[in-house]
Amino acid sequence: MKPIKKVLLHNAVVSEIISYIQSNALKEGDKLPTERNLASFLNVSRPIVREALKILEANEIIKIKHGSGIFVNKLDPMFFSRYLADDDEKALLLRLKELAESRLMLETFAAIEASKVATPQQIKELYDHESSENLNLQLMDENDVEKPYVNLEFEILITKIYGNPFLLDFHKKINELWKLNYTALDTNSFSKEIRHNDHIQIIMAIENKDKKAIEKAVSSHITKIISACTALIEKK
Amino acid sequence: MKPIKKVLLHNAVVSEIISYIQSNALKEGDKLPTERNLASFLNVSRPIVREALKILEANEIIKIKHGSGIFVNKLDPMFFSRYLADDDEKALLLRLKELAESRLMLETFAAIEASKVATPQQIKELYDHESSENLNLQLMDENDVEKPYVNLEFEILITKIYGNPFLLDFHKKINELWKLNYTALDTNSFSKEIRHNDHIQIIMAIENKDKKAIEKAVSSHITKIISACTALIEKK
DNA sequence: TTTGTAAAATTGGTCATACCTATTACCAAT
DNA sequence: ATTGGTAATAGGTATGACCAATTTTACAAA
Repeated sequence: MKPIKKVLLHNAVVSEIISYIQSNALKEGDKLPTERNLASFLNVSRPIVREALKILEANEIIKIKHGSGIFVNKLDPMFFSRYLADDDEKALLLRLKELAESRLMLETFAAIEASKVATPQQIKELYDHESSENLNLQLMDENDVEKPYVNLEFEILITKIYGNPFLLDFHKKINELWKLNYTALDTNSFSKEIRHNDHIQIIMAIENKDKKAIEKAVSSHITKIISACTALIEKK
Repeated sequence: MKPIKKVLLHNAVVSEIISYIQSNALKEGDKLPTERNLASFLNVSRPIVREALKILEANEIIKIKHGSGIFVNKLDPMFFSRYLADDDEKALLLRLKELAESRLMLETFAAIEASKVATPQQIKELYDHESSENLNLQLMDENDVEKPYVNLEFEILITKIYGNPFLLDFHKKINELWKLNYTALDTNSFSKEIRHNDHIQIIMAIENKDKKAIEKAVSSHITKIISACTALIEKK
């Protein structure tokens, strides 16, 4: 037996409206059907449509104007990319490489800035997180072996220490896309030991406030990933 | 006469729930009152509460579980500071500073990567664009003098040479926000001559594929802006 | 007493309808 | 042509009923 998919209606409506915008190529300022019409078209109640619209508005996809109508905002390509599931494999790999380069840029910068402001307590938290993560991995290894492991908590922690909310959002966006596209790579190319060691190197460099060492450590960590992507792309 | 403030109920409810979380110091996993109770406490209808909850869920502040309840997510305190700092001037300047740091990171990285792949033709286009821009500015000076000048075409050109579509989108996003928030700064602190000269320095560094020089040139250009923001913030 | 299971209470999900309020457009009066 | 009011449109809010998932309770069996 397979698990029964349970789709909440307001989420379904969100998807429907997004594909409506895409398939009709609506641009900034274009108007959507009225709440009542949407409810009628989609065969759901108006409160459900309104909940979906609130979600879309919170994601800055639309702008609701009382008495006037529902309007499409300037589209954020990064948001929509989440819904592009029809890419071929090569395109996915290219995208993953772009993301890896973005990670290289962001994580290097964040680590350097974090090293300038990090308190001893925060450094300790990085070490703690890494060792507990490593322990969990050791245990996981024995049970479910082939589960692809994607955990970007460590990198996020560093960006949080840096403390730029705008870039933290950006980092989360990258990670979200990363996890989605990661399945394109057959397997994690690196052992958990290498990964753990890389992280320790990065923490030490941050602790020493050594810009060169940070650049080297982050670069070494991510370059492996970029190379893996490149190699896979070449083979296609 | 001042415009009459019109607060939509669901937005008011969002604020109320956020301050409820804060004042009760709720942590990850803590439970909120039921929809019906929230509606009763706040004296609004249940659909309104649900709309507010959808907004909060879209912002990853809460997690709604059917049949179980409404739970507080693991939340970074940064969201709240951003959410509550609506439109006072100091918040704007902080935001601008965050953006400036983002620009520093991105434009440095893009310029370095661009220098690795740029063709002589592309370098020439950079020079051409800059000199024609400079010419336009000379002419503009005579007519509308005090129009705040915000043009980020030059920076975008470099990112285009780099060629990472994902980061190009990100760059456009930054510029868009930059233009929106720039009005918080009373005036452009730098003469057009300084700006032009900065750009020439950057192009030359790219032409020479000199990483150090690129870092220095971009940093010098943007550091002026960051300092200006910081200075203005201190004065508040 | 302990434990397994089924009923009941709790809680979020959805619907239908009625009415309020802001915008816009149109038309009449000046 | 401008002004000002009015009606049509479209989003905002309220109520109450019922559905569905989850948790709790109660009770019977071991």
